[in-house]
Amino acid sequence: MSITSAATLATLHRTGPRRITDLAAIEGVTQPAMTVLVRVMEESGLVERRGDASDKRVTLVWLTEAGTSYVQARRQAGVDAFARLIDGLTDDEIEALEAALPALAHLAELEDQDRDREGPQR
Amino acid sequence: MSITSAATLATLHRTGPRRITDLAAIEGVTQPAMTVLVRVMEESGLVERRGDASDKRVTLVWLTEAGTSYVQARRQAGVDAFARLIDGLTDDEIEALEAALPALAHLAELEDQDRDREGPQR
DNA sequence: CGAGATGCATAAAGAGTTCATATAAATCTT
DNA sequence: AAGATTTATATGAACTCTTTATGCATCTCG
Repeated sequence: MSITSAATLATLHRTGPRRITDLAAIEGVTQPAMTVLVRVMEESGLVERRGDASDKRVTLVWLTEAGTSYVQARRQAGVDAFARLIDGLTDDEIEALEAALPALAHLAELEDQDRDREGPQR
Repeated sequence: MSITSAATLATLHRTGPRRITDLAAIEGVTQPAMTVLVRVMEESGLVERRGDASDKRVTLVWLTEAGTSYVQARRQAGVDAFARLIDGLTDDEIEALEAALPALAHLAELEDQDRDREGPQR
């Protein structure tokens, strides 16, 4: 399972069914790359393709039950691993980290804006 | 320039000349991959190969002037980008982040230990 | 209705990787 | 000290994931 595959599944889980072109743009790969990737994930039973009634050119990609389970399991594993790490900190450290959460969120937001500004050029 | 290349240059800059096998282990790729990568970086003038007097099987990889400049420029660019991000925070947020630095360092250390325990098995 | 734009698929090619294996040099064994 | 084994690197084939170029079907707009 490639990184891009995992990210795409997570996007589908987070935002619902999507067309190929959207997924390619979101994950930062070309459309042909996403087409191939979706085919592989379909063969693995993680997603389904369905046509879009209002535009017959469009392929909508849906997460299957298996795909949903995969995303959830992976997410849970990540949460657990992170929780174990946090558990290794001292109480003071945990408190300091908690106090810094708004700053970290703000940093993430600022970086998103940065990417929006620089991304299209690259 | 691949991610592994950049990481390898940074390692050479941080720890000095290294043999191919060491670099492969540090960067988590196979030895043949590192051999190819070093050849490409040599052709780009970023590193030099030199034999090891005490063991004629060994190829020591040295950072060239150009390689050093590259690493420094890249590092500076990263530092600048991060500084710009930080500059977008409020004073309170910066203070909170500063207070959390020991916790973050501790987290990084714990994760290193995790990788040491799980890495060899995978 | 026709021209151009849009969405997806496919094929070819390139980058970066692993696995299997070869070669040379060092180290161990007896 | 000779032979056997291990170690360091190189090479070749194959695989994965990617991009570019391009084709086809469908939509949109004048």
